Amino acid sequence: MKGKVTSFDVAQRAGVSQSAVSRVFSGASASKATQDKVRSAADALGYRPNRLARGLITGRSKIIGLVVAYLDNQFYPDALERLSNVLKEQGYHILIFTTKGRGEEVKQTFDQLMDYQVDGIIAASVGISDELTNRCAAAGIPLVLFNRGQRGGALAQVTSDNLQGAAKIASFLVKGGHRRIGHISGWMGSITGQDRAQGFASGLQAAGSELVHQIDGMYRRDTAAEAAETLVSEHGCDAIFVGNDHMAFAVMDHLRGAMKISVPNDVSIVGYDDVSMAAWGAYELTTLRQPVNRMVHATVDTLLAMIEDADASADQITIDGPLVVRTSAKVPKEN
Amino acid sequence: MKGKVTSFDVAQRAGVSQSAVSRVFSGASASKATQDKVRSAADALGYRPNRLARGLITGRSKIIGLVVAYLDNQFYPDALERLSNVLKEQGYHILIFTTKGRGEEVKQTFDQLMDYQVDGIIAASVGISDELTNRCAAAGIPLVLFNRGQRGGALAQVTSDNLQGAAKIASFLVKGGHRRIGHISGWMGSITGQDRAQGFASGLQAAGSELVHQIDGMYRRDTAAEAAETLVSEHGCDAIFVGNDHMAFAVMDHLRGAMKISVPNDVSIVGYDDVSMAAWGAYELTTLRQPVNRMVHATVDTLLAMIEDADASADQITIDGPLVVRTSAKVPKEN
DNA sequence: CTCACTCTTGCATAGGTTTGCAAGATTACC
DNA sequence: GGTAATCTTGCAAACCTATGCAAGAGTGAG
Repeated sequence: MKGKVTSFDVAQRAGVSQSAVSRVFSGASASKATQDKVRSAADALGYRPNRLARGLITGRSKIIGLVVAYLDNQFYPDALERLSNVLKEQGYHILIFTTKGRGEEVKQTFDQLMDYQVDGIIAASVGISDELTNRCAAAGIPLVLFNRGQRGGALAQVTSDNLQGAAKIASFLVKGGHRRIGHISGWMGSITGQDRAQGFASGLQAAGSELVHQIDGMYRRDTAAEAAETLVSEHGCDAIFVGNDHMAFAVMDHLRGAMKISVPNDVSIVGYDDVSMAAWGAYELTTLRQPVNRMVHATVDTLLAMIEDADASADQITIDGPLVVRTSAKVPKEN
Repeated sequence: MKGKVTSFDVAQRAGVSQSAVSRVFSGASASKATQDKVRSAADALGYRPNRLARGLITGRSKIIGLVVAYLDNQFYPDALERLSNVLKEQGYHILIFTTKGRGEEVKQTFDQLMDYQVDGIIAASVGISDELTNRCAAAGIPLVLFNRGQRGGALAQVTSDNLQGAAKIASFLVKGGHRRIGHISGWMGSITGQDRAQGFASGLQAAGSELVHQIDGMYRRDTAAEAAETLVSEHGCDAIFVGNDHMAFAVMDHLRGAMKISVPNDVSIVGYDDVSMAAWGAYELTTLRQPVNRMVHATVDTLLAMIEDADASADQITIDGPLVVRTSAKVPKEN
């Protein structure tokens, strides 16, 4: 009862060849009779096919590598859980890698991913160098970027419509009667950060206003809080669009706590993501919802398509999301 | 450049046998000369050993299965990230499974884990039936429970000292001058929930007080919020110990928001976990810290010990944590 | 009953690595 | 320089499954 039970063992017990049991479990053709014999023998012995061995010969490990940078931003655990569930339905499972680094560490991570012969990779908000994308392409491993774009790349990616979304926020804030509007951006080294900043600036212009000042929040709470203080104290901002909810919470904490400033009476705050915490009573954050479910499904769909068909086109999908109005920002009087 | 490059390819290029290249990559003995030849050939070809094949023959996949129930409770993403990092240092990686269910779903999850030939399993706060533990034992797969105990089991587990911790909280609240103290427990189907409840009750007695009322919060925000309302409105509680931070936030939101009750002036709230959010300005939650780092290291250490040595003893480790005093509960005047 | 045709099934090989074994190469020592 | 001891190295088997191939079993028609 110690050693693993193999397809050979159940073949022996069922009085058939090893190929027969393989065929039964891989869904190939087999007569009803052998099906039954094999199944009952397998049940008796507690046999289950060894995925490693199967992967070795089929060239499909049924493992998807997920590399994620910011697990403290609730958006990502949430996405992770949904990705896991959707992939599970398709018979895939997630090998997870976390990495803060941007350069060498990411490269090592990819090395390790490829060691495990993953069938595909999802990179959630992590920077991928051209060298890495080439390596993946050379190895024939599909890669899709989740919630992170790549300029002019032919890379598959799914993001929300950051320009459009940020523009919606701009329009909302202007209509809300704010005069001095600032922006704490996501890390400007990321396309996501850039796009939201750009969409916001042009949105303000389109609404006849302009951006007073912008500071890079680096996706970090402390940096964002500091930035908020600067925007309010030095630039007299009465509204701030913060590049994601995670930073927006820090901003609200800092304004209300250390600075004794009322949100939204003195300063309006708008975030981006609509993580579940945004609905919590302590924040009631007005924010642009990223439709996680649709993003996850789109990601899995394109990734699996690329796995099935090696030269499927690398889709670049952007998904539109609604502005969720709560109480952290003044609401325009009329529509 | 299409097909994978194998150890055989690099052997050919280096002018040695395939075994030679295997030996240099698996760290077995090899002369300096062949080491060099093999390494440079491998670099030129971009060779890396196939972990699936390696796992097939060594019987070690270097994969650890992690199954986790509550990813929306920040404690777990945090633990996940740390587990991932610590395991990575030891050459292991995490195949992740999320499951809400308690019965059949957990079983299927374990089936799938075993299909992947994981070297060990970490179950974070999920209920494991005896049947499953037996299956693991039969398959020779070590299992350790993280942040979740098991009554009278011989199972490896690492938890914080829930009885002691809850008792500390009891003492703190009594010293704080509270008269009517209630408890919103974690799910009473979990040992964790039971232990904290019990530790709290006996802690109150030891301090010359008693528990006014207790309600099962089920680890859910909505249930906890409802419970808080009952405790305050119907039982006149002036202090509540909430079974974990995740629920405590909901309680604070509900008291302050819907019920217009001041925390801590009217009601003191204490949580358990000390997730990073507990330090945020919106909550400043007084809570008992679970030392995640030490718990994670203990978990990995015991798990790896069990993997190395099949009949290593299944340690049951409980780790003590400090009470972190913030502002969500009245602080005793003197010491 | 025979023939042609389709289903099933077993044999044997492949997939990429590790490892015991034995032979060859090297070292050490006298 | 000779012998014993130690290193290196290649050969081949093993890990567990999937699958092409060919032979056998079954089916239907004439």
